[in-house]
Amino acid sequence: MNNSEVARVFQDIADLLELKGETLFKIRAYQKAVRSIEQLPVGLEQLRQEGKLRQIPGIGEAIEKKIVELLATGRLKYYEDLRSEFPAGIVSLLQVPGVGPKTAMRLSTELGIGSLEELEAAIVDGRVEGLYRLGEKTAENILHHLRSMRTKEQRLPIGTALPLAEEIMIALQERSQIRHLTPAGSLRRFRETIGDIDLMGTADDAETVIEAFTKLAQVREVLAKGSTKASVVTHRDLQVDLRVVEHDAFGSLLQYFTGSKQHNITLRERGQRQGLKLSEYGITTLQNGRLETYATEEGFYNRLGLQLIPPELREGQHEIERAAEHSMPQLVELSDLKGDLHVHTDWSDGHDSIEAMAMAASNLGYQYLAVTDHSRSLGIAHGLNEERLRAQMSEIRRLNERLNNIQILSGIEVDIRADGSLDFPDELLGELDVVIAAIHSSLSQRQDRMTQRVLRAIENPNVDIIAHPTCRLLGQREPIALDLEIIFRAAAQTGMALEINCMPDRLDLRDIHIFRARDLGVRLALGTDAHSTEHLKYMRFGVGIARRGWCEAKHLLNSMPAEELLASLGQQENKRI
DNA sequence: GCCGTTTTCGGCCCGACTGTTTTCAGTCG
Repeated sequence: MNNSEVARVFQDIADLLELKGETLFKIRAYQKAVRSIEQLPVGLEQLRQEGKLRQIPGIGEAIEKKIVELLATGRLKYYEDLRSEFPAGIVSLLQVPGVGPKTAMRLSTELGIGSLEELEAAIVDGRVEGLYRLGEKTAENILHHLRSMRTKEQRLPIGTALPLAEEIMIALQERSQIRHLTPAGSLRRFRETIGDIDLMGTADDAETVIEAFTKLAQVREVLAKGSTKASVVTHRDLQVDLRVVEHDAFGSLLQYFTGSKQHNITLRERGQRQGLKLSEYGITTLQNGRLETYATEEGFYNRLGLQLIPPELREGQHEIERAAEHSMPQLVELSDLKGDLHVHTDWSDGHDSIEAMAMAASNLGYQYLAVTDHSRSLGIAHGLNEERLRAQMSEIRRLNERLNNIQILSGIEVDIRADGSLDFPDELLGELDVVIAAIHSSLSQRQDRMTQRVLRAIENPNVDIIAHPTCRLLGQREPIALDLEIIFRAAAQTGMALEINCMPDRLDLRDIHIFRARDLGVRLALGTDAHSTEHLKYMRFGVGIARRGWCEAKHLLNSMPAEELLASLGQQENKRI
């Protein structure tokens, strides 16, 4: 059983315990375990073997035992017994916003409802209103949520949500006197997918700001509108919430709405031990009941004896301990990067010329750009054969003589074939500055074969970077079956760099894998995989995800100046010979 | 069920809204 399957079981257990009316604290314990397991950078099985399950936040004796049973047998007696106490399908009712455990139980026991379809029919028939504490309005509300669940898109990739949020923010700034406007929530934490957009700001006259917000061209429907906050739905079916607050309390409010939920809970537990009550309004000293407000998040964290924690790290794992020790990492910033290590040109399936790409990279302030077009196997991408690759290398030499502001590195994105061999002979690869190897075909191989395939590429001294290691496409294609722990250890040993692919629908490696790889000493490389000059801007997505993996500039090849980078790549080659 | 700058037992995050009620349960973020 993998981590997400185990998490799923505990989520079910938490839901069932809610239905059962168990004490809230027991339920929360399971919910906390679920969140922790979902964030884990390593497999539970490995942690079990190392005897480290209890080091996971929220995993104690009882849950550890259950994990061990699940890993060993794929089943859990406690779970099966619990499930048998309830009619099938009742848990599915909890998905509907507005339906909690009490309502779900009532629907099930009194009306025999066990599915969303039956629930809808029962509301339409008028059987739901009239149940204890359930009136007409509640029934209507549930029906509304039930129906919009079907049409509403799932979470949006950050590559779609962030530009949309920025568009709205710019429009709002043009049309109102809002200040300190900033995203909160998962967007600010830079999660790879976003449920809805939270925006926050301050203003002298909140009402006119709210008015302007609800009248923006992007707004399709106004869900709610008050004097300090409003919720709208955009034309892309995305919900956007705006809160306008007093400047004095902006810091604590932003902190509160940035989350994550688990981070805030852990923070408040800590506050409690210090005799402090934390809320979105500020910090209250319990002894005298005095409330202090905070205009900045830094002041808020400092009051708790903590360093400011970057939003990307606020997931309720170990960031608070680190902030208490004053050993927060100095996370990588876009401005630390000196070049892009993965781009395509019109020599293969890119849109723009080498020169156009180089000029665009120079305008971004880069010192170098690695041109890495596809190799011959990838016919669909017009991959280069040996002859055309040599012609491209000559072209790049000519351009480098002419261009002053940027150095173009000759490279290739060479295909890793089904058997792990590469698409070009070693001597040709040896002539290039940067060799990226990647899988593009035979994606359904079994795990051991796939892992051997990538290992073979990792052991090739001519390869510098493995691109998009898991080949996943967010919401479209599952990752290939790869034993990442083996891959990471091999990469750490050989000095092979792994890519953080910055394309918003790839983001591959993903956050928790970046965390693990970096922890094991694997070198990482940011590559936009740009197929046009516009795509070079995707770098910020990779930086955001790298920050979630606790990356500092020193962990990324791109932070090196060109000369150092080339020397370093050469050295690693020697290490593997 | 978890956990410890006070604890190995006795606590456990905080506030807001809604609708159904006559004082608050249920749900959400």
